[in-house]
Amino acid sequence: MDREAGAAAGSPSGTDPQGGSEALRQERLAKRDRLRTRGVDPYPARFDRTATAAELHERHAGLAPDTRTGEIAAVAGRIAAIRGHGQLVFATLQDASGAVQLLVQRTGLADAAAAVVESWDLGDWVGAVGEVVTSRRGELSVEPSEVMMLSKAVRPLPDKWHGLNDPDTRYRQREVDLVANRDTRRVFDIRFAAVAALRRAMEAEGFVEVETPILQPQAGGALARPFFTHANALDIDLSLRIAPELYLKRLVVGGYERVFEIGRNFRNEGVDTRHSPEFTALEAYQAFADFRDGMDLTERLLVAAADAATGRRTFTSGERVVDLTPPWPRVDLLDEVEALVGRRLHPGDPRADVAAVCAELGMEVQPEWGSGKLIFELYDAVLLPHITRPTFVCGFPVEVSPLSRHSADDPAIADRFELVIDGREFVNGYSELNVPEEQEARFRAEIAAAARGDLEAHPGDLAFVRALEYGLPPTSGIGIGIDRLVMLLAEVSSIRDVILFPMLRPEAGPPA
RNA sequence: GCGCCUCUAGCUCAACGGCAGAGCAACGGACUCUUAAUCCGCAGGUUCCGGGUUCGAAUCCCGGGGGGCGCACCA
Repeated sequence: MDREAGAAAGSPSGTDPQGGSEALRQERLAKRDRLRTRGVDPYPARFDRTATAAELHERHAGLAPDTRTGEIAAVAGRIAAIRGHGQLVFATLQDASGAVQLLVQRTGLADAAAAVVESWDLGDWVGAVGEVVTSRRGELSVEPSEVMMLSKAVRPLPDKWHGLNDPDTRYRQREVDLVANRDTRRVFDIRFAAVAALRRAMEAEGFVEVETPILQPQAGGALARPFFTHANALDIDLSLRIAPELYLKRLVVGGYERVFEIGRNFRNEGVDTRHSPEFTALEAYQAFADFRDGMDLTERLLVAAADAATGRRTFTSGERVVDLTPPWPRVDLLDEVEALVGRRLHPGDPRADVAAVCAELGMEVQPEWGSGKLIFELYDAVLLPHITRPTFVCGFPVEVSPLSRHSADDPAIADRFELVIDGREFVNGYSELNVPEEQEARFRAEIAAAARGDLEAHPGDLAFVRALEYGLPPTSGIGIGIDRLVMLLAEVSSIRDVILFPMLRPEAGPPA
């Protein structure tokens, strides 16, 4: 099969997978063939490494110049720089741990090894076995008596000094971005350290990690437009999940008292610096707890992630500084709205009154929005963007919280919170609605909204209601947006910078 | 979806209506202590694509494509 054929000709902006630099590629192919002619395999099966670059630096810190340690080490990595000096060649060998210099005395090598060194290009994976020494300038080095080509790179890497800047290429060829740009690796190291820390923290809290369907007959658990696909075997259309929520709660019904899932959700909506069609969320449900416990858990989890991934608790976002030091303030949404508009609004107020307040603030409102939705939109558009420090906003209208338990004091208010940081929603959580007939009634209201044309109304889910009829214990649920968390921790402004392979248009589009 | 910006050598960028260039990488050469090595030499282009204006277009105009940012929608 020829994966590249379809994208060969006329590719835009120099990202042609066939490579526009055929001459450079041919040059390296020729070097590779010369190695084969000499009986050297440019793609051998394995290499016995005995030390990483970091281990050598750790073991031999502070050696005087021109020291011979007597230690023989076998190192492997990518050639990041070559400095030829006639019969003496310096190369910077980069591995996952760092870099170490190779100090190659070509005169001391066998012919075959000398030919291998001769064939080295930037980007090649090589192995070297030799004594650990320091150069006259004091640089820790391996002086190889034996060298191997481990994988010949036949395509040139980007400029070793300026790196790779073109965002298109960085996202399409992330592997090249990772090699060329140190900071890219830093961001993803933070991401994976944060996710690992969240898993550890959840495990320590007694949660079981589970997996629930991504292909679902009916996407639920959030208000969003799904992607659709088709299962040939059953000849049915399926949605990609927009949230794992309903399945996770069914597991709590089944007796898993503390469950969580870290996984991809898919929403067929806008793409911008804050939104990706596929994004990662952590959802967690704990029995016998309410939304206040959810806030406590949220605080512990995010602090654990920040500590493990960065060792810091303050982060900059543009001009702003965000301090994650707990505890975080907990405020009431209706109180905040009152402080903003100068009068107390309530979801039970006549719609016209609330709409008038929104109009005064210059908001565009939809005719089908009720008072609760209007108050929520007011919060979302006017209040939330100005909240910088981590803040739990509590008490959302039931109208916009179809899966949340209502407050004991006020049937129009849900026992729900959002954690807002730097003007963005990071976490959503609530006391889960566990009264089956009430859930069914909420679904009916959503179905009615859908009938009025609301594309994001929550679909009714009879299987979920049936599950509730077997009894969902009192339960607290939270959902954490992992991508946004990583953006904060890594201090980057675009969600694409924290997703390894963000969704892009295909490289070679259909003929115009 | 709308607006603004952007696309030039493998990479990073100049040239902005008048000969398409530099640095790095490559290639040939010198060099046994460099580390963005240095020095000498040499080569490398569908200026994203298609039209148009012009004596002349990388440059101006129109259309298309990719990407970025902002707005809208959303988390």
